[in-house]
This record gives sequence, C-alpha cells and structure tokens, in this order.
Amino acid sequence: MNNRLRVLRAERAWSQQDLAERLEVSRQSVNAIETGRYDPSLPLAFKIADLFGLAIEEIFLNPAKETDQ
Amino acid sequence: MNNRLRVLRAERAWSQQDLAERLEVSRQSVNAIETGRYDPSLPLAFKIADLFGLAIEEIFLNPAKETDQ
DNA sequence: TTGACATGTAAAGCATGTTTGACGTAAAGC
DNA sequence: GCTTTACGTCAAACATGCTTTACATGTCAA
Repeated sequence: MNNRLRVLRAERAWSQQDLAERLEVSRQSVNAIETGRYDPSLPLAFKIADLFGLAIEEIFLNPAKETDQ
Repeated sequence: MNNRLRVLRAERAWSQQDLAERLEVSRQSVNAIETGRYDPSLPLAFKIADLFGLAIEEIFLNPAKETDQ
C-alpha cells in the first residue's frame, strides 16, 4: 500500500528516528513502512494520522481506489 | 479498539457469514473484530470502509480520541 | 422435537507487524 | 582522514492477524 509518510516527514524535516520517537515505534518500523515493506497495524495508522492531523485515507492510499490523489 | 461493525452489519441485516464473504475473510475474523478480540489489518480496514462507503475513522474509533461519536 | 441458521469460542498453523542488535553506505562538517 | 548523522537492510525472536476445523449454545420454523 502506497503512503505519503516520507513526504509528510520531509515537510517537517524530521529524521526517521525523530518520527519513530514521536510514534513510539522503532526506526526500522518507520523505514519499513516508508519503503513499502509492510503496512502499519490499524492502531499505528491512527497514531500516524493523529500526529500529522490528517485522516488515515489522506496518508495511506487505498489500493482498491483508482484515484491516487 | 471499538468499532461500529456490528451496527453497520445489522442495518443491512447481514449475518457475520454474509459480511465475511463480501470481505473475503473468514467468519471467525469478522466475529473476532466485532467482539473486539483483535483489530483488522490496515488493508482489511480499507476494504471494510469501502464496503460500507464510509471512512475508516467512521467505523473504527480512535482509542486516542475522547470523542466517541 | 428435530433441523437449520446465527453466534461465540478454541486450537493449531501460517502470514504479517514490530522489536533489538548489527552492519554497510553515503553525505556533511571538522 | 575522522566522526557523526541518516538511511537501507538483515536476522532472530516475539506479537498480532487470519485461516481451517471443530464444538457449544440459542433461536426459530416446520
């Protein structure tokens, strides 16, 4: 599932480590999600959405939808 | 994480089996999510939201938010 | 009162998400 | 050159999500 995490992080000039700390997960988890190696759990997706003040759907792109924003 | 799956299903008079088939998961998965034994994966959450024509946030209640709709 | 259906749950196994610790590489500053 | 920081990745271990099979209960209609 594609996501805009890298862009949102870059807009804030945060390192993966910075983001990981704010989300209370490991840096490797942030990296794996950004590089598309796996999707976050739903609770983590909510935490990410909260942190950026966006809806989950504005960060994670529904693979079933054609409109890729 | 609380969710409104049971209500949405009841509004359509679907059995757990009906819903499971539409989501292409097992009836036990639907039951486990409804009874709160575990949260769906993010991809499954998207599929559920699609099926009901709602946002993920309208079905799954963010545990970090006080406003429980 | 039997049969069919809906729901809850359990165990075992496989798939996915997350952790820690470690290593390689590249860029930037001193 | 050396050090530091950022990023990508790997392996092992553990946690969670999901499957199949199975069993128990309640309800409802015939």
